[in-house]
Amino acid sequence: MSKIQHRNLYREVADRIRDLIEHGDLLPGERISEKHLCETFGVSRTPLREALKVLSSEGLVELLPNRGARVVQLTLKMVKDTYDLMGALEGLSGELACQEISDAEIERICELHEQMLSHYHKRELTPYFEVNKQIHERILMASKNEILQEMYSNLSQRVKRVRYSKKMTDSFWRQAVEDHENMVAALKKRDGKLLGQILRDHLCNKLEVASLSGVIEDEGKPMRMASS
Amino acid sequence: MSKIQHRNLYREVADRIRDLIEHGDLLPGERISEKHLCETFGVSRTPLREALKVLSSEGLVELLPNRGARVVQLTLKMVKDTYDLMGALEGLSGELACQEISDAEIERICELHEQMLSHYHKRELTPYFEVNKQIHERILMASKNEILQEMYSNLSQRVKRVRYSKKMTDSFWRQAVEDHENMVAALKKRDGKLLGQILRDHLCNKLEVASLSGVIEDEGKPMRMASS
DNA sequence: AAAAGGTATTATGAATTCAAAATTCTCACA
DNA sequence: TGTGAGAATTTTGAATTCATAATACCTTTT
Repeated sequence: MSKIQHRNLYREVADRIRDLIEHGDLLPGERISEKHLCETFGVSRTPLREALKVLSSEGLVELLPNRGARVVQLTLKMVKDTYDLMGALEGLSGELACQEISDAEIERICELHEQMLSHYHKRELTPYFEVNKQIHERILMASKNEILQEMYSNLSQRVKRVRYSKKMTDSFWRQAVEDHENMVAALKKRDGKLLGQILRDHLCNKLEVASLSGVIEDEGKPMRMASS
Repeated sequence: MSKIQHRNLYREVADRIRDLIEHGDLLPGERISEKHLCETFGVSRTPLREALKVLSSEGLVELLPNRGARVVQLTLKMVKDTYDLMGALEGLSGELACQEISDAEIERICELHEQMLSHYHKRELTPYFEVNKQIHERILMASKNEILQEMYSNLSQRVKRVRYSKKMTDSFWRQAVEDHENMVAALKKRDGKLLGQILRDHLCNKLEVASLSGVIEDEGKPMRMASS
C-alpha cells in the first residue's frame, strides 16, 4: 500500500478509507485504530481525524465520543430505507431528465438499451448489468441536478459493500427488461411523470432488497458483509 | 456571545456556525476567518477546522485549497434543484407514511388539519404556516425512515437562509388547502401512491420557488440573502 | 502616478504536543 | 481459580507548533 500524495490530504485519506470500507478491508463494527491508519497512510492524526468527520456525516462511519470510530454496521432496515430513497431519487431524475435531456442523449440511451436487450437475449448477466447501470447513470446525469447526483452517489456508496446474490429468476429478469422498454418509450415521449413513475417502481431496487433476505443474519441485526 | 461547552467540541462549533449562516451573520461569498471564529468561540483551530469539513460535506460552506472557507453562495438553480429534491423526498415520505403510520397518528394529523383550516378561514397566515409545517413534519416522521429524515433536514437547512416574500395570493392559498384536503383523504385511505403523488406535486414547493424570482439578482448568479 | 518586483506578514495545512478519558494489566484477596 | 481495586498504558480530544502557500506592503523603475 503506497503512501499518500500530500495534496488535500484529508480528502485523499477519506477516499482511501471509503475504498477500504467498500472492499471490506475495514469491517463494520470493528474499531478503527487511528494510529494504525495513520501508519498505513503515512499521515498524522490531524488529516485522518478530519477525514473521519467527513465520513461520519456521509453515514459511512460512526464516531463514539472518546471511544473512536467504527464502520457503520448496516441493518436490513437501513438498507431498505436507503433503497427506498434511491428509488425516489431515480424517479425524480426521470422526471427532470425528460425536461432537460437532449435528443442526441436520448438517442445514445436508446443505443445502450438495444445493447442491453442483446445481452438479455444472449443471457449475458454481467454485461447486462453493466449496460443497465450505465443507462440509469445517464438518466441521472440528464437530470442536470447536481445535488441530486451527489445524494444518490452518497446513498449508493453506503450500500455498495453489501454483497447479495442477485437471484435473477427468469420472470424477474423479463419484468425488468419490460420496465426498461417502458422507460425508453417514456423518455422518447419525454413523459416525465410516466418515466418517474416507472423508475420509482422499477423492480431493480425491490429485487435487490428482496434478495437481501437471504444474506441477513437477523432482522434488525447487523448484516453479513462481503469479505474480500 | 457565550463561550462554548467543551463536549464534542467540533459538533458544537458546527452547530454554532450553522446558526451564524442561517441568521445571516456569516454572509455567502465572504471568507470565513478561522482566527476570528476561533476567538469568538474560544476554541483552537483544530475543532473549528473539523467543523468546517463537516459543514462542507453538508453543502453549507465550500473549502478552497490553501485559501480557506466561505459560505456557499446559492444560485436560483441550486435552490430550484434543492426544492425539486425536497419534493421527491416528501413524496416518498407520504408513500411510506401510509404503510407505517398508526391510526392515532392519523387522527392527530387530522386534528392539525382542522386547525389549519380554521387558520385559513380566518386568514391567519403565520399560524397557518406553522401548523402546515407541523403536518408535513409529522408525515415525514411517520415514514419511519431516518435517512430520509436526515437528508430532508439537510436540504432544508441549505435553503433556510433564503428569505423570499411568500406572496400568498388567494387562488394559490385555496389550491394549497385543497391539496391538503386531498392529502388527508389519501392518508385516511392509506393510499400511499396517491399521497406521494399529491406531496410531490403539492404547490407549496413550487410556490416558494416561484416567489424567488422576485428576490433573485440574476439567473445563474448569486442570490440575495436575508440580512438580520 | 502606475506597474512590476521583491520582501514581510498573515493564513492555511499538517505534525506534534499535552491533557484527559478509556482500556488494559497487575496483583491482592476471597 | 475467579474477582475487583488501582496503577500503568493506550487512545482520544484539543491546543500548540512548524512549514508552506497566499496575501499585503513597500520599494523601485518607468
